[in-house]
Amino acid sequence: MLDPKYLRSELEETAQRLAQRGYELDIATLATLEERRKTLQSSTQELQAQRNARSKSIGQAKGRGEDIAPLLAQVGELGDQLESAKVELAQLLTDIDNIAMSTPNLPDSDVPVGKDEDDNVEISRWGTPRTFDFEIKDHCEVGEAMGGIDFAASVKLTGSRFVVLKSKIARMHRALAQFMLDLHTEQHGYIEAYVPYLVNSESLRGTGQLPKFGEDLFHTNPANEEGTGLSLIPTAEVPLTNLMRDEIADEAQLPLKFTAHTPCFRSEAGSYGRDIKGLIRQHQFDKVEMVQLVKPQDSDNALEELTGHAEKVLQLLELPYRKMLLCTGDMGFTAAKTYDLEVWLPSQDCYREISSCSNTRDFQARRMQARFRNKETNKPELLHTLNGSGLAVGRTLVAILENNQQSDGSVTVPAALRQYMGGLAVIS
RNA sequence: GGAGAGAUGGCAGAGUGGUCGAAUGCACCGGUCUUGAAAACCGGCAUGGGUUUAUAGCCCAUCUAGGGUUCAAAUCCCUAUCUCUCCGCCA
Repeated sequence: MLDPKYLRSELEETAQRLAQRGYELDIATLATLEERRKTLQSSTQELQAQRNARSKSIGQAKGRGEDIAPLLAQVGELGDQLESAKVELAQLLTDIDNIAMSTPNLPDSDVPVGKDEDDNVEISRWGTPRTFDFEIKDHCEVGEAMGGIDFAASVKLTGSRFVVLKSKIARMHRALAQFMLDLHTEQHGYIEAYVPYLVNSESLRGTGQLPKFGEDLFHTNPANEEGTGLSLIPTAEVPLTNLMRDEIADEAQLPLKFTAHTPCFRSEAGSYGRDIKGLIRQHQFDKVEMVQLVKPQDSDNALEELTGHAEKVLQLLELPYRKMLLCTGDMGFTAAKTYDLEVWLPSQDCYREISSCSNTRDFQARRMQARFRNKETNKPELLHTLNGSGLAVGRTLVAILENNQQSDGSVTVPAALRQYMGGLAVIS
């Protein structure tokens, strides 16, 4: 959520910056609601003050043993006026809140203006895609050939966009998550967390999935209008970031850095037709997530650091990738600035997203009231929140199967992963 | 699943209809004392919002949440959520 005061005072400016990301802010409606709110809120509070004063004097008169009947008569119609003013104000505030909660974050000034992914800017590349002297297979062919990827089974059990992994490939999938968690906790200073996979709607509002993107999630019953049903997490960003919802951290505790390995569930409504084949786009996938909660002045550096942590995983696994700075039009709802890491996939002859690292500044923190106490002023201030994949486990598996495949159908295990696979150097 | 108890500020914990945004303690901040620190003592210290140049002042709201009773609710009533205890069940 944007700062309501800023939104109010800099309406035109805000609208312009939001237009860069393809979001049209309804200035006219907002201005009208705001004007009404201002007068109504003042008059309501004035009525409230009057009633409070009179009620108080009734109490005092009673205490002195005076007759309070005339005072009671006076206060009667005041109550009616107050009641109707309150009702109208509440509706108005709800309307304004709905707009505020559905408005995306402002892009940082150094984010390139653009329409879609074609306008993203490449920042750097690491590694060189291998040249193959044999006919390459995609990850499905590699995995199915060694009996480790079974889509027939998952279709029987559940349906499309799920997978069953077996034997060495299942083990590699598990090993990847272990490897990533160990790296982030032992080398990068993150606190490992085990978190619920079902969350309530308050958490989802906090990180920005609700109220706007409910259809991307799987909900449990009863998922009614009030959203009292629990929902499966689309990313561990939701539980990890919400750890600090309605909390005030000590400044000395900062930065807070959490990591977790969780499954992620996405209904991907409307995305049918994209990546139908294979492990790239699933309703359920595992991910190791990194979340940082930092002081505002530290969030620029934190985004670079956090992205570096994700890059480190790819480097240790020796997977070629490139780092992209997303343009205004391609960023997520909550992001002020986002780097995507894209890993090389030989079968597709292109780089594909494997990590997305974002600084949301105070956008999520304001929704969550996630704060810290400023040591100098002794006042609570909003934190800045950042999140990034480190990495998507399924897609990492895909990248290894494809980049490390051999002409005989086997796959070499990256050196960094071998200790997590009982020393195996090759799977076949 | 059954029975009972509870939810108050950063934390602990008083408060059962009016002068209560709320005693007290801890924590925290400032000061006195001290070579320095500790202790002791003195003072300060909730959050959100409105108005405003203002983190000044004034005003409104907030004692889990949502309804209700009342001129007036932390306090009375209803509902929900959560927590704890006991029983049952269970990995």
